[in-house]
Amino acid sequence: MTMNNLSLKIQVNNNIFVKDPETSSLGRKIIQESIVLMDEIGFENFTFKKLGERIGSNESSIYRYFESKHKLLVYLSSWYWSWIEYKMVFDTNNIENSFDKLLKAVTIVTEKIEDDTNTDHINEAILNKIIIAEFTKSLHTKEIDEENKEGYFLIYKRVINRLVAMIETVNPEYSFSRSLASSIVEGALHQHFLKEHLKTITNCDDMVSPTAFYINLVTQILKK
Amino acid sequence: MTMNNLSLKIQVNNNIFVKDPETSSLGRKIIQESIVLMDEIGFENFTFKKLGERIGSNESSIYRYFESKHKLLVYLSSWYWSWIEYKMVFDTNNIENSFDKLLKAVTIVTEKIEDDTNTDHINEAILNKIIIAEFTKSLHTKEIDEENKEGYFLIYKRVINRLVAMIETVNPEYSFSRSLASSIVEGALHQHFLKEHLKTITNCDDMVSPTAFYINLVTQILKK
DNA sequence: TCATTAATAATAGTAATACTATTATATTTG
DNA sequence: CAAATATAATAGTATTACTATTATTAATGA
Repeated sequence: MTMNNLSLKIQVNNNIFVKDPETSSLGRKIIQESIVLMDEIGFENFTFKKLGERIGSNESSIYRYFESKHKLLVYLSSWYWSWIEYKMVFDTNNIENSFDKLLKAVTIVTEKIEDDTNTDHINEAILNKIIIAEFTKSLHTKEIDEENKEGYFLIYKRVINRLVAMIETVNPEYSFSRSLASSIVEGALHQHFLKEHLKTITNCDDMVSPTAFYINLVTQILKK
Repeated sequence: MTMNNLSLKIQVNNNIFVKDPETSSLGRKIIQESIVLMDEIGFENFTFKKLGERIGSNESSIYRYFESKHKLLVYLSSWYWSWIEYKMVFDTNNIENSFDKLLKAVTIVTEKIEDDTNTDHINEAILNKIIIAEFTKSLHTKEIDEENKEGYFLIYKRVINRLVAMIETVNPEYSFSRSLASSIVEGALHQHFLKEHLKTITNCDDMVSPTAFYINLVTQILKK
């Protein structure tokens, strides 16, 4: 199975978009360039007008795909976590030892991402930078409870629940598997952020990765 | 020393505001009501116009205190972390055992906050809710590096560095004291958020507090 | 292949946002 | 009580985050 089948694996909730961007070349261009532009200027300064100019298309055409830039961010995040989930399942599949399996999964959710050349229009390395900088904003809105009910964050929660299951296999007595899993996923993004911007309050740098911190943490927490 | 001297202790960086809100009754009303309004409608929907209406004052008058709502959020955050720092120093001061001291400090940065009746115009319980919901947005902007240079986040970093010092006293061999401290402070806010909005990916609820999770974690990580 | 349908682009318009500037009116202080 | 300072009122601007309408282009299927 090649990674090109990934697009089949990546199922983003239908009500996040007005029209599925994967079904047209304009749609794919919107995704591709929104990642580049949002990385360049940040979520706050990003507008559909600027994106339209960038891709030689009209603002109004972009609105036929996404209701708002918030929903675009939710879409990009879902795509990202779906891709992570796929990697996690695929790369841990043949690991027998449950502890090694967990360490591999922790590595996948905490490591810096390189571009996956198997997906043509999406640059995962840049998408990873967006997730580090902006993902938290997709959750921290007044609409979270309705959007959560609509299933906007299902894939993110599924990634965390896969980690939870692995933690529980390794140590069924540990009482905080859910909090541990969610704090690893969120915390790794935060450590990557600090490493770039607030270097004095993290040990992570070019030599020490957030992965090293979390591998050490998980190992100590779950040993019996 | 009564807690009323707290206002002397709480030193927010001068260039966060245009005019110090503590120096006038309008300024104090801006702070007091911005906390209530931001909690009610969220940072995105919050405007100086709405705040002006709420306090029976004019939009333009608020601009004489703060350049933007972003700077107001930075101010409120600094005030909060300053208050936390004060509590942390005050409440751990007479604890001799370094491990107990650390546990007390961890408790202070992870627990749910009740209103401190010693500060009249600021409701810390509501401010704590704002920090849980919005603090991350004060950091996640394209301007973070310049603002960090200007000292906007000094107090936050100082709180974390106080934790770092305590961690190092308890276990000087542990290699990730900075990452541990920053992930406790940020992670606790996140667990409080999940407890309210994404309950399935946290163990925290009305019975189990984020504090319990972090006390358990710190205890296991630092034991030799 | 040509007619129909669907997709995209262009244009215009709206209410709200995030401000700045100016002037008028209170309030404080020396 | 005059001068200085703070606040309020008003107006105005560029941008944002959209919606609506119409025109143009491309795709499809009978």
